[in-house]
Amino acid sequence: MSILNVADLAGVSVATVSRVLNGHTNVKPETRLRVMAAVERSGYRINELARNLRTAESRLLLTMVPNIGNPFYAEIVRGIDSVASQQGYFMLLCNTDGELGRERSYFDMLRRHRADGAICLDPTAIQQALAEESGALPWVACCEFDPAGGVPYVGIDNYRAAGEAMRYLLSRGRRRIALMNSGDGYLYAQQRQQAYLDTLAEAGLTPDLRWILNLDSLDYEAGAAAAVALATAGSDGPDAIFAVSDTLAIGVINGLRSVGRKVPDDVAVIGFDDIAIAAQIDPPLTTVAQPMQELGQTAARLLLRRLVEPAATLPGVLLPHRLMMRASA
Amino acid sequence: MSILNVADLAGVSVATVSRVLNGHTNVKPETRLRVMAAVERSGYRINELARNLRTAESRLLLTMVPNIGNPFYAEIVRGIDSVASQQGYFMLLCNTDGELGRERSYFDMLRRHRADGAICLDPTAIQQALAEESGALPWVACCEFDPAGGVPYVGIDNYRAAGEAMRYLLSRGRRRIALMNSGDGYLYAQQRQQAYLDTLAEAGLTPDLRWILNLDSLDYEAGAAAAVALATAGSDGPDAIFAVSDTLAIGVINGLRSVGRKVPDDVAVIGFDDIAIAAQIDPPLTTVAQPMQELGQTAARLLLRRLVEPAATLPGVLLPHRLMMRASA
DNA sequence: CTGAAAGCGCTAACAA
DNA sequence: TTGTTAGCGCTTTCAG
Repeated sequence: MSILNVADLAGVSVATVSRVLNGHTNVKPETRLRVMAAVERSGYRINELARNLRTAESRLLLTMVPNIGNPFYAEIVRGIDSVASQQGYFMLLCNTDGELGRERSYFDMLRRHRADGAICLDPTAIQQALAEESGALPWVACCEFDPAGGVPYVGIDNYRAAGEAMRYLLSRGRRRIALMNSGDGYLYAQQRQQAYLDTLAEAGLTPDLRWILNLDSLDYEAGAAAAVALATAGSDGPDAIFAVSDTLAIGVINGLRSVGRKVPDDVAVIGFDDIAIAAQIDPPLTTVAQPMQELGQTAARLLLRRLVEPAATLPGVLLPHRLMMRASA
Repeated sequence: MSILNVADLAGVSVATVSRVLNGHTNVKPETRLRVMAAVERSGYRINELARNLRTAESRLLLTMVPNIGNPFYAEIVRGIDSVASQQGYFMLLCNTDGELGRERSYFDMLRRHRADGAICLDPTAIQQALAEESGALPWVACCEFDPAGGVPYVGIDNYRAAGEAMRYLLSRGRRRIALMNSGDGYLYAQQRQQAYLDTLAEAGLTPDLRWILNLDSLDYEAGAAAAVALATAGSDGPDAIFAVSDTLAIGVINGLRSVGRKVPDDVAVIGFDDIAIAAQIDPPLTTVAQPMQELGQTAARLLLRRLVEPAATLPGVLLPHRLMMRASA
């Protein structure tokens, strides 16, 4: 059942069927009706494989994400999907899960025409892309990016946001502040750590090196375990913990509770992202909100624009964050 | 830069290049080397658009999900993605978000050859598929399914699982049990509600109709709001709440706390799914665990098998659930 | 073991 | 306004 059958059925040529199918206007209304009737009658469906080859586009957008199970990324993906589908594109989701090999050559999917463009949230992939000089490929960076890389990006000002979080903690009288960071493969991890260090220095404080933790996981469990270790080690524990992710922060609160520490009385906890669960737990999590959906939407719009005008130089855009003061700090 | 260029470069025909590219064995080693060198030298990448048309397969699996922002679905999607990618397939993610029109004709994507097969987690889509007699199409149902529909599926025994949850509540002395359900468009909602009703009846209890709630959202906020309403309405509130989703249950706990009710002392709360956060909150959530990753993996394997042998009649598979007794009930 | 050539189903010149 | 026709880049008989 191909376009040829429909053409025969309608008594026209394949070109005319194609025109009708694609909504071209230069078709006599009467002919259009006849074609549409033939399509209807035959139950014909266009073969997008053929169309894709002919038009040399897949109308697929590749999204590379470290872990779709993390609510932060899930929300961003929703944002991407909403604008993509609205523009007639579909989303190819690639969950790298930090597994080497899985993220190995996703950019090759662009070269192999499997996707028309890509949105990359994965730092490893970004580094690889930059290293490979995939700069000419149609992709944009989201959350993780290299401002100097020449690749369009959207994210937030991590340095400033983390500084605000830190100053908030200081303003509440906290002085013994620990940083619970993720692996430094992440740009945001580096920037937030720098802000942590600088803010402390500005306040005339010297950070205890044992309080700067680099976990290589954002899981609740990782945060909980680290918090237990932090709270039970040595004599004087920290009086505040700045976690670079809400998932970590929630784990931290759980861990502290398990060893009898009160939040925020004994230890204040501040998170990052403002995922939906943050407002639900006890105590409600004070955190730095990122506009997750908008991050995804903006990334998708940038990419789509790049596809339309490949020559245009797209801006790097920084979206506003917001300190959400709740009860945990 | 097409296969023809590579052929010229290697001094062979396109057929030979194709053979090498596809790992056919009937190529002289020496020739193979020459072709591989040419590929290397030219930076050639195969055009999958062309290959797809020729082989009449997209190697894409469509996944229809109500809301990827819900951790339950996100985990299942991870499961799907892990086996799909392992088998050389990629995942087209479609987030229906309950938006009509978005879920309208996803099955058409199969007919249009945009995907080779589909995994459907969305009840609306399933109903539509069944109604449309899409039975011949290569798709499988996951979590939501019609046992009599003739479509391969994987899920759990919702009736039995919900019954266990209810009996657990009863065994703890709870008698005034409310059901916080989602919209009845979901099979699981119907089955769990039936189990709720039956278990109560077996115990000689008559449910208070005002305690059977049908929310049309699984959001934390929806659960919180409903719990507040439940707890503050009338004189004698329920002494237990069975929520059909952990997200709802977590919202419930938050809502109860906001009006001064203690969990589990005043009101026991039991959830469903066992998403990662369930073990982290205070009190840790008692819930019915579903094997989320495995649900996704099984769905993907069923589908892949169906693609390989279209004629095979695949089984409906029910995976085991497990009651996770924690502190909330 | 290799090559010639047909053709997957569609779109878009170009011609009429 | 419509039709004819040449490919898009690949895989795969079929011959040699």
